[in-house]
Amino acid sequence: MPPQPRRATIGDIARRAGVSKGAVSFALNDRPGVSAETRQRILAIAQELNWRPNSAAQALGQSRAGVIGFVLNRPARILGTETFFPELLSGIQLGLSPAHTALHMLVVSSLEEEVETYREWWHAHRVDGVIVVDPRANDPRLALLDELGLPGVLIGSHPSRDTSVPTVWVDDSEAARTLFGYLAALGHRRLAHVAGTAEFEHTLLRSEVLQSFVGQFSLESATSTPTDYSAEAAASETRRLLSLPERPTAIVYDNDVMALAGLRVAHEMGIAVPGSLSIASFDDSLMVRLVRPSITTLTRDTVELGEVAVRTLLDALDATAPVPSRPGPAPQLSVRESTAPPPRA
Amino acid sequence: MPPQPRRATIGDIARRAGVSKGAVSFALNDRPGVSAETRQRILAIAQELNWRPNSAAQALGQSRAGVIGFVLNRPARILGTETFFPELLSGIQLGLSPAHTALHMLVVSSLEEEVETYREWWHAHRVDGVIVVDPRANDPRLALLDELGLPGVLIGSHPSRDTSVPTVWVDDSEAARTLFGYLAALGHRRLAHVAGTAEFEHTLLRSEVLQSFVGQFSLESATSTPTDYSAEAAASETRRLLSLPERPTAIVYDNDVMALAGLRVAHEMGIAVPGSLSIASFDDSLMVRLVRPSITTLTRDTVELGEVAVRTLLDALDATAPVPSRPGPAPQLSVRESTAPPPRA
DNA sequence: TTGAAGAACTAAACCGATTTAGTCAACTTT
DNA sequence: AAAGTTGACTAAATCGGTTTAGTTCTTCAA
Repeated sequence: MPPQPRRATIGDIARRAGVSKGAVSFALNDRPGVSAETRQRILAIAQELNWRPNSAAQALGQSRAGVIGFVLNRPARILGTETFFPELLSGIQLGLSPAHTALHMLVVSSLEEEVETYREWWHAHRVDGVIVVDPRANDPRLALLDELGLPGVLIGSHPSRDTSVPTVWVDDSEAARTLFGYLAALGHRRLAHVAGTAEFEHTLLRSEVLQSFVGQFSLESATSTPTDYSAEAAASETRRLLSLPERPTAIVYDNDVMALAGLRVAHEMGIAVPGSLSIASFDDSLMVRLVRPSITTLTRDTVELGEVAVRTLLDALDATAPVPSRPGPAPQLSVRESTAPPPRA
Repeated sequence: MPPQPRRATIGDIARRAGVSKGAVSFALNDRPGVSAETRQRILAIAQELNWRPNSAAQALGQSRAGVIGFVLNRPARILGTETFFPELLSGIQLGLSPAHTALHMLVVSSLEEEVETYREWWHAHRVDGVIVVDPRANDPRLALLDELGLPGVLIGSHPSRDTSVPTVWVDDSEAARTLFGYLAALGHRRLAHVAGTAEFEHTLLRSEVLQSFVGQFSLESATSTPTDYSAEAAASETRRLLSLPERPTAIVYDNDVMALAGLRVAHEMGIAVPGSLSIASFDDSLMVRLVRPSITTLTRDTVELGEVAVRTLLDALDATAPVPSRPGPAPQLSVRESTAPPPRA
């Protein structure tokens, strides 16, 4: 092991420049209190010694940590299968780069762990603020952020209420109305919805919209079935649906993986898509555009969503007054090859 | 904004317990120097005050930061399209969770930025170690880690040489031999390889293997074309290949997105897969299993790879002697519906 | 009964930055 | 020319832990 270089400190710079540590701090932070020449001299020495601020020392001194936090409460194994998460992360990073801020992230497996993590991060002054996803009813996390005074942004489905945490929201009801409405307009009267887990707000919202359409469009059937988002669950639910005497003429899936699994089952059962069955997904991805038939989806710019969330958080860090909630990018219906009018009876 | 609670410090605990800060520190860290009763009393008070250590203060005191770093030098926008990255991240998090260590991550857009980031992190004592991906010839990053004495692990294609940085390696030549060899064994004599960017080591290794097979299996044609990993590039290259007078009977793609794009082009041109054309990919993913025909791939457990890398890094942090390189999980050939013997001439 | 050893603790230094209070000289003002 | 102002700087406190060098008290052996 080669000899390790010593980290240069402002003390080293001060000694070399023949000034006090305070003067060095003023010079490096562009604050008044040193002459132009001295400032120049100090900056030159700092450069020469290859000095970088010690963030631990800075954080200890009550100033900004230069880090935002992101806790994800999901089984770590499935991160790779979902499209949402890496895209959101891309957006977060895009928003962070110009601010020269790093991301501190942790995957946990329970709400309690998530709450505990925020508490620890706040105590340790490890992060300046956090991004919170997957809102819940009476969310304990928002109460905690309020209690601690830890800045945060929530990514959710409606502007935040009874919390000072601003939300970047995408109207999931509206999105669901767009997608189900399009299928109803095509003439479909037997719709099925292969949903995700019921604990998430958007799952509920989508199911509610579908039920509200029953009367409005005089649907013959309209069922939402919760699943665990897996391809297997989607496949078996699709087999069940397509084996019904009065099988649905359109199935909508809550994510892209399930839609692909459903498409495969339709083929396996010899049911033509979109001839005999229309398929659509609430999640877009590169994959569902590349398969045959390509799948009609709601295209949401998740990257943009992450970017807006970060910008909102950074604003909140600078602001003295609470920052208002903001709408995120609106989902667009991308009609592709997997949807068509239902077959004539 | 509600009144913010004050962070409890060991000073607060000391005052309540009527002891010194030192005693509290001993008690909380399970070190000798306090009696069992006093320790109990201190722990009780710490719990009551909801105390958590301030990581900034701990890091400042030369001890462990409890964080490892990961810098990704990729366009942030594409993170969401690749399978490799979120899977690796899943594995990293899986390895990190039991150690109660957080991940500090940053996306940059150049090698210089990446190097600078390591330097800053080291200076700031922000991370205890780093995970480095995408090895290059004469990699300046490894030299830097050696120079700084910053612990790191490299994820690469062979055990590390002339650096003390241990590697978790997956033998890419062997993997390429397996995949190209299987196609040759099926009887294919005109192979094409739609590759990624040439700057990555594994791209070169794969092309070399293909060339070495020309003589060994008396191939009629064997071309590797570099691309930018995009679906568009793969589609147009596939169109070109399939328009040749003597078109290849098998095409191998460097990732799953390109394989899917190629499959779509084959269909668009009315070329049956696997009847007239075999298709395979070096990257597996849930998606290529769900499409029709499902695609033959090399299945690499990227999640496991990330986990092994983290464990190696954590070992290196604890160890006094250099930690040896370790092989990662070996890729397995997953034969699916997209490959078959070539059509009879 | 004296001395040594050990346990249980305290006081204070330390890590590297920021920040406040204060010093000193030069310059302005009337 | 005395008073006030400003600029350039220093010394020292501070953040919250860890760690080292003592100090005090108890206990046990010779």
